[in-house]
Amino acid sequence: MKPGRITIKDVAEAAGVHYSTVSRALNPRTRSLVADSLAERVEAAAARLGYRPDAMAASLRTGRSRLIGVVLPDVSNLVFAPILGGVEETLDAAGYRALVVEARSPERVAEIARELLSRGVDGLILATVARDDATVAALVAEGAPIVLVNRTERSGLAPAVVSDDALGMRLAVEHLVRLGHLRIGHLGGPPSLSTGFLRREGFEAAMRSAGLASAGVACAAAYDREAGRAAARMLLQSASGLTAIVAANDLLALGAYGALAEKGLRCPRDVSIVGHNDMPLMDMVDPPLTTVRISHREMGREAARLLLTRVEGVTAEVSAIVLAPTMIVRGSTALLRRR
Amino acid sequence: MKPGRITIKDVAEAAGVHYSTVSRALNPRTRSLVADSLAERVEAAAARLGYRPDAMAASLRTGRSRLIGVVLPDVSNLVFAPILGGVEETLDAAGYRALVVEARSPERVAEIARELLSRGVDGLILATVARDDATVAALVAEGAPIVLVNRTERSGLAPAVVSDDALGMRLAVEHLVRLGHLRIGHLGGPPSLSTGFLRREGFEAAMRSAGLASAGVACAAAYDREAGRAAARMLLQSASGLTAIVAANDLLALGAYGALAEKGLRCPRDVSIVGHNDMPLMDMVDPPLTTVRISHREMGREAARLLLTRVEGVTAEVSAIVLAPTMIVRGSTALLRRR
DNA sequence: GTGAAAGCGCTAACAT
DNA sequence: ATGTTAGCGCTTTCAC
Repeated sequence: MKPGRITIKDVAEAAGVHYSTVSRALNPRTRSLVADSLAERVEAAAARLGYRPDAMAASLRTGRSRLIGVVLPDVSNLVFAPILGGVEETLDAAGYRALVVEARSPERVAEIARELLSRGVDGLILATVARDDATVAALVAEGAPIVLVNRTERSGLAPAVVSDDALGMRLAVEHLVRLGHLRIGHLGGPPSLSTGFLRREGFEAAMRSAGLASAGVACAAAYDREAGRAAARMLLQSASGLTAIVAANDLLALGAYGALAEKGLRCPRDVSIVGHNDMPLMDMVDPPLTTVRISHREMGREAARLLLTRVEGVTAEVSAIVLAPTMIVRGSTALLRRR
Repeated sequence: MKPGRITIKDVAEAAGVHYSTVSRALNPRTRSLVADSLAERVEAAAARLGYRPDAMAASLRTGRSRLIGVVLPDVSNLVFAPILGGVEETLDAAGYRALVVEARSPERVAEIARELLSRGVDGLILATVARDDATVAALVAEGAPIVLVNRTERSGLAPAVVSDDALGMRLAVEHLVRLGHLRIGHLGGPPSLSTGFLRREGFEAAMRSAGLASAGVACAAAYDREAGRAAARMLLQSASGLTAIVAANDLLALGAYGALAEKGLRCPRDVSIVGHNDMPLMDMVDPPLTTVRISHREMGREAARLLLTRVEGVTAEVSAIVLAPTMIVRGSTALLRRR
């Protein structure tokens, strides 16, 4: 970078060999081609001069950067932050680095993906896709190695690592049924996202399996407390006699706490609530939230692992990795009181 | 990257000009050097062929990558995630990208920083430094543009963006004094980190200003609930008659909730607690936590802004940016009851 | 086993 | 206003 940069040529001069030999000696993969004694001499010279290889120059030559682009809706989000952690952990162990971008709006994703590719990333992890998302098809068509995480896209063109939403909803519904609840409603997420859509479908399927009719569904416009509160208000209004709510997300469940309070209802005394995700601190809220736990960190790890195998050329025909969630019972659900 | 990559030369051929002209036409900074009509022709050809510039090749040539390395202790941490968000936001607006690394152990930081430099980053943001951290001096000596965030390092060799810890503690102590508390203890963070050290000092200074003697101090080994609980146990044991605790961090405060419960004490009835940071969801825990709010996102923004001015050559002699925290009063603090 | 040379895709003098 | 040319620092043939 700066004028005084030590290059492979400086090392070559110091060691009294040709610079191509330095390259060979310093690269673990080609080191065997060079005499041991020479290799040591080169390494000594490199260390003495404080030589730092220029990864970009190497990438330009080899066409591989060991860089992975990671596009998230929001890095400070309690569900995406752990995903990023898992991704980073796995990439790190494989000698890769993450180029992280917040796609503050969904429309930017395609443009961001292209920019990252233009920056030379070897592959892309997208946590941002909507159920209908043309950018996935476009990227796949361009031959870019890509893996989706947390959210899937309808076409199935790109492999995805997700939680088993249907199972999650079944766990939630069965838990409530076991507590005696019959009038159960669903506080859904945005139907444009696979999680919102599939959890709603999962809820309805689970209710049918239990021989119950859904007491009502209201979908929030976003996965946040405010939208959750608004949707919960509607749900409470429309679904009379409701005794339990299965939310598509913990933040929505927290919003429902607020909506309940507004109506003078108490959780779990009057209405039981089940969340989804088990975000950090869900054991500390009041009441502690019963929820369906997803290991987001593990999801991130799996996504990185999957992408890496593709990047390294293995064309494993995995189209999805579906992780099993577990039920975490806390204080927001209780036995149905006889009225 | 892949064989079929479209380069500047393909565009040149399609537009019937020399490839250096294409470079000029496509680069906003040099576009004025080229005839308008030609520039348009080149742009059309580039668009038609789907040309994507190779940022790495450009970086190799110019010595600037528009990449910034960001090293954090933990990306899924509720305080560092928003910092990263702020950093990313500012970098994005300036056309930069973040290369994000989790330094799972402090010893790795130096090595990681060197690797990032070797990857060609234009600068480094470190959120990981300890109060005594030789790597800062080493990096500064190497001439690497670096900015610290959230935590400072003793020598002051590198500019830092931090919260005003002394002010934060004063706000906390004054709030408790106003509520009538006299026997106030401090639940400190690791003294090896500037936040732990300075908040403790700040607490003691604030108590002196208030004309009060500290009721005791216990430092946690880490910023997490378990360490907070353990330290709070010790504090409760040693400081008799304690009616309020100022914690160095929200997680420690939450740990103290647990320690209090173990002894059959209630917050805020028996002991008031003040946290620090105002992490997400602190309004939802039980009791809602009174705390000193730091805008971590803003901290991240400022850090990126500061680094960018340095990277772009402005040698502004800013040695620190200190952000003012604010007091957020909730339910974990109450008027001292007369016994 | 080592040296020579080409070239990855681009920018920036330097010519014209 | 445009073309020519020389690299940026590295890897990888190809010779010897």
